[in-house]
Amino acid sequence: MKVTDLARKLSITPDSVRYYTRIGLLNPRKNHTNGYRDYGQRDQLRLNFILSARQLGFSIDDIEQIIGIANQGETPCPFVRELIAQRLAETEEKFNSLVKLREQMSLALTQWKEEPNKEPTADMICHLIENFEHG
Amino acid sequence: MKVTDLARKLSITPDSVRYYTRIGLLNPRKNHTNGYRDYGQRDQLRLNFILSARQLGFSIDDIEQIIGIANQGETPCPFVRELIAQRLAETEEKFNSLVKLREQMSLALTQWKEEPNKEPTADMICHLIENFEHG
DNA sequence: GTTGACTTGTGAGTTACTCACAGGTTTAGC
DNA sequence: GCTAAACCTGTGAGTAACTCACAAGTCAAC
Repeated sequence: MKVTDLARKLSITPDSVRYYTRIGLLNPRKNHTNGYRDYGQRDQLRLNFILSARQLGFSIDDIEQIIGIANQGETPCPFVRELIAQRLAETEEKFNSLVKLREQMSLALTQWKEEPNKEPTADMICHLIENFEHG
Repeated sequence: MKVTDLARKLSITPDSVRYYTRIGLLNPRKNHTNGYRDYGQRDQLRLNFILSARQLGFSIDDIEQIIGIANQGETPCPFVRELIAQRLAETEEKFNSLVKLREQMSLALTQWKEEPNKEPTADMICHLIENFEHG
């Protein structure tokens, strides 16, 4: 398979496939007659794994580590379990700050409906922002 | 004021103050006897504005544009109103994908409690990830 | 006068791609 | 057989908003 074929099969861009190849997560054979990469069944499975892991919130670095463990013949499952707990906790944190941000923003949007526009002064750029009463 | 003084006043790191200075959002005077930056009242107001805007989800680039408008003597308020509506919409989108991610992750955590660890094979790195039944 | 705690400007690292580029290859149509 | 379009290669750079590191200069306290 050429890069575009593999990309199409898994509904991603050829550039992403090239990226995973560049960083060594995919290891296609090289067609020596034309220099093209030749992706096989193994690469497709591997890419599928990568995409599943990404969907679950694992980072590229996580994925490299998981693969590294598996390559040594050990089960990566315990590591994967630990990791997802960590990543979930981080996601919860992000989630919480995003909730707060969203609240602030929509509060501002509401409050500002009652406010006029003002010209800037030496001490003030935008009174909306500067005088916003955050919760 | 020196960099650390200003940083301490607004509870951020000296490095952040240096960063805002480096990209031109702050313009301290230069003490020519020692080369140190000398931040004044104006810089403190400016930094306060920057931090307020960042808290409301504006990007550094947004802030530069807002300041640019104010520097031309025009009111940046209409622009600011448009911008926050846009940024809020983006935040909602991020929020929605984060909600989905969080669901997936905690679903995985739950499902995996029933699953054993497995050794990797030629076709499988981690069955937990590969066989995860996402919603 | 020495030590420790500052300061400067600048370069690089962070994440996971995405885009661009110069140059080589393949394919379809004529 | 020829040409143009559409592919492929490896690599460098761009993204956001800091954060860290470094070499070299300065200041404060003892």
